[in-house]
Amino acid sequence: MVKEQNTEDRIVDAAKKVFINKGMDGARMQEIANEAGINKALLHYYFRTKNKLFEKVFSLVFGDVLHVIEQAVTKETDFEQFLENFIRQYIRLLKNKPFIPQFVIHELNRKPERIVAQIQSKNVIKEQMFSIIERAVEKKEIRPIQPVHLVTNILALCIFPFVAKPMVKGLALDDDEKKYKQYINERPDEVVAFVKQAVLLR
Amino acid sequence: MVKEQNTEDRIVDAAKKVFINKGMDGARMQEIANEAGINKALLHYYFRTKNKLFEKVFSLVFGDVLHVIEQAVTKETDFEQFLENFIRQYIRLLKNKPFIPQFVIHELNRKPERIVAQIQSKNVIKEQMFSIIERAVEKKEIRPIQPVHLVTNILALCIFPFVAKPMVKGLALDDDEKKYKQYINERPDEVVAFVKQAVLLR
DNA sequence: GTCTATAACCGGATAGAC
DNA sequence: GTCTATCCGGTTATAGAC
Repeated sequence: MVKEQNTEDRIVDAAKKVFINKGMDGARMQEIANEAGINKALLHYYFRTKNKLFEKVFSLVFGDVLHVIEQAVTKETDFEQFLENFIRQYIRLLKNKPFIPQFVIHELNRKPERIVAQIQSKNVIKEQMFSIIERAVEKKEIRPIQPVHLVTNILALCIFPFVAKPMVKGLALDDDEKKYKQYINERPDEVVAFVKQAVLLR
Repeated sequence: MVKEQNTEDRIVDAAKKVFINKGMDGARMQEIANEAGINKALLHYYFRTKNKLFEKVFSLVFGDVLHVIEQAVTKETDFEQFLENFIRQYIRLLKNKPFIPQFVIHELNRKPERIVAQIQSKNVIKEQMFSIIERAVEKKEIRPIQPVHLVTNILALCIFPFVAKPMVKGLALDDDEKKYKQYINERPDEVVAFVKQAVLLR
């Protein structure tokens, strides 16, 4: 977005790119330096260790994820509108940054304590989503379902096609990139329809 | 399962354990050797390089995954039975080996070409699943839906709670292991009900 | 086949000049 | 702030005795 960046930002951007694609263990400081157009020593000058640089990147990325979800959540309180908006917005985001979920999931599994350190805005999001669902159940707009399950179902349907891309593409779509693109384009309608059918009372 | 194992099998078992938990990049030959109760040199005697050992492990694990799915698929041809069996069997399996999907997904993303090398039984599974679904659509047992979407929806609903455990537990369940266990126990009924609602024509 | 010892290498981190 | 050169620990891989 920005043209002229200071060194620190260039490093962070480069680090994001490399860490997201290779993970903490697979990433190389040399590669990050190359990506940023500087040399290794300078990385250490700005962020003393690889680990510190990684933590910085992870908290930024995870913060973004939470922020986007929060945005999508706090817009609507009507259930059907919320469902539509959330699913479409979230999948659109994933189309632009398809490697983020795999990165976040992998690094959270590697070090699950991380989640605790990161949970500031968590409760806002959780309470908001849960209350939308609970209200919809009370109003008999949807069948009785526990909020945790509905939320994870929705996230699963949105995220899985991206994290499991090689499997979906290889096992079901003849390893054909065009078919995969097409499939991804169909997902928003498909997921919205699927969830609505599953929970809306008609 | 077996008590007395030869060295090669002990190595492979140890390697599975370590690679599945740490991934290719995070795993250490020393740790595998310790786990197998031998020394590093012997690893190289049996499998010349770390990479060769990893490839062996990956193809075994991925083969198992495909095999289990194949089993679940080829049992029933009636749609509703297939749905029930598949979901319940698959989640039961994941409860026993919760780290497999994250491992497979991560390593496939690291090297997507892998999938091509591994696709022997692929088509049997795919054709079988797809034809069960297509027949159900024709018979008006379920609403019209593309097989790819239904299959990925089902897999997503089964797998996601395991690969995203830290997120589900941390963001939605107060980071409480008991609540997570409880949540996982509810999944089979929840997923079966969700999918049936979503597709069955009543 | 299995071990100990060690070579060879790689990658994160530091020293020090500019 | 940025660079080149270098160190040093850890990890894969090999040599060679048993």
